[in-house]
Amino acid sequence: MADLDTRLAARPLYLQVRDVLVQRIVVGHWKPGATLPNETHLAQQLGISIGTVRKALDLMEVERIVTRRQGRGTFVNDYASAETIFPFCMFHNSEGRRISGVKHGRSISREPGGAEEIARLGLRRGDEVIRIERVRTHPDQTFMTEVCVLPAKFFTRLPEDFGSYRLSALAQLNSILVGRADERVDIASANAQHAADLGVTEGTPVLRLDRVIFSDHEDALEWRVAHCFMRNERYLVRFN
Amino acid sequence: MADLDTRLAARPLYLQVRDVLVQRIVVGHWKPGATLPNETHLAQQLGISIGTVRKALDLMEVERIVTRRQGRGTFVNDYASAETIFPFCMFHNSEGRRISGVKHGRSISREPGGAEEIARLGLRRGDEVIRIERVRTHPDQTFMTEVCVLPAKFFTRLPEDFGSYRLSALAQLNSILVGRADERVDIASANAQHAADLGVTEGTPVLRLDRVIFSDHEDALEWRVAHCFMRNERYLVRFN
DNA sequence: AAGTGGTCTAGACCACAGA
DNA sequence: CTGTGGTCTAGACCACTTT
Repeated sequence: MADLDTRLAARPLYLQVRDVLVQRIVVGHWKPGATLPNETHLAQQLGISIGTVRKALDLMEVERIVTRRQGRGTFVNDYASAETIFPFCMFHNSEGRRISGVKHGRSISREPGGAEEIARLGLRRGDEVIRIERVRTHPDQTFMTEVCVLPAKFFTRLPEDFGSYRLSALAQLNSILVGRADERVDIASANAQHAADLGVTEGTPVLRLDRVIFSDHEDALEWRVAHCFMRNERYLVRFN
Repeated sequence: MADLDTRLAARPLYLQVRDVLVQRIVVGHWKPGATLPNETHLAQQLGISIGTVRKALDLMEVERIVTRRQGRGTFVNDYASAETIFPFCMFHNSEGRRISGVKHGRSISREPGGAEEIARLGLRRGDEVIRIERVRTHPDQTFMTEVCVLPAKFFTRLPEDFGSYRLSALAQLNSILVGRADERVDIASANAQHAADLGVTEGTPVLRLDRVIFSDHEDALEWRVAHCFMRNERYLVRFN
């Protein structure tokens, strides 16, 4: 049983198993794309029944942490190379194909967060944030300009081309699991900056997407406010 | 084993069980709010293992067809009295509380669908549709005006206060299970009708929500185009 | 043929709700 | 106390993938 259990634990065994396996992935024991040991092996290793291992792995598949393929194995998802995150909230082109556009970094800064940033991200006064302004282009025209604010404490590792990061990949790099996101949708009036970015006149009504992404522990990871002017693009949401 | 199985069936046993149980609910053998027989009873009745019954019931809970409560039982969800459908796509007030507004029917008609309606709903030329125009008010002001188009063939039973129907309840009444929905979000310019409904001037930019709801068999159940002018309301979407 | 995850079984015990 | 769903076990066999 190793370090699991001690019976009468408040948490069911299969959830403890899930936590142990997730931890091993998060710390890099099993890296993105890697194959996990098979169910029998894991069960023997942990000294538990194969059914319990299965339940933990099935849960992890629902959480999009691993992918299981009959006859092949169980694989750690790689968010750096896959569009696995939030697959139900996307821009599409007029043929219905998903697009994410080309991200183009405009400015990056790091400083103590402002009052609203502190509030939206659940930080403390004085906490530092990383602030990024960037635009998205498709195919040749800018359809979205966004300001992203991230708590600096969660993101100690930053890739080189930081301006074009994808949060799912950035979180993976920093051993964080993405949980959920809340997005508020409304209409705003383009200011001078938006107008210049989007190629419209100031005052043009644009779609505003105000989104906060949370980790699996409910820590806010990113507050993003995007302004969009859609020509050939469509913003689609899928509910299940 | 009754009418199940015959071994070598392409479909796994627990899915066949799920289908049988869903069918019993849909035809009214177990009505909304009713308690299902316990797992042991169902297993004996169907001549299968309790584990297989559990897997079917767990699936049905994920599909939001039943609710399971330890120590109490398994209950058929009642979509007429619960806000169980699409809980992640809602209007909220400024305090973050969910609101659906008061629905106010404006007109109802039934006639052969137009070309675009036929296309969006996947119907055949000549198929009849039910067309409803209505507005939503909260608390005293209209924030949304919508046109809903439903294929007449799916909805033979209609409640009295049809103008204020909720699709989940209407589907339940007609033995249909709601599956998913696709919604397109963009900005439109208020026409004379929208302007009058929403209390704005013609040409005011409004949020347009163009949504198609599908059944669990991927039949289109409703095409709705809504135009919204939000004062105190907020349109929130949650992703997982 | 060998190895993987997927299905199915049969039973034990636990945690919770209600009488 | 009784009955419910929740957890856990141990093992058999199936379906799929790769060697």
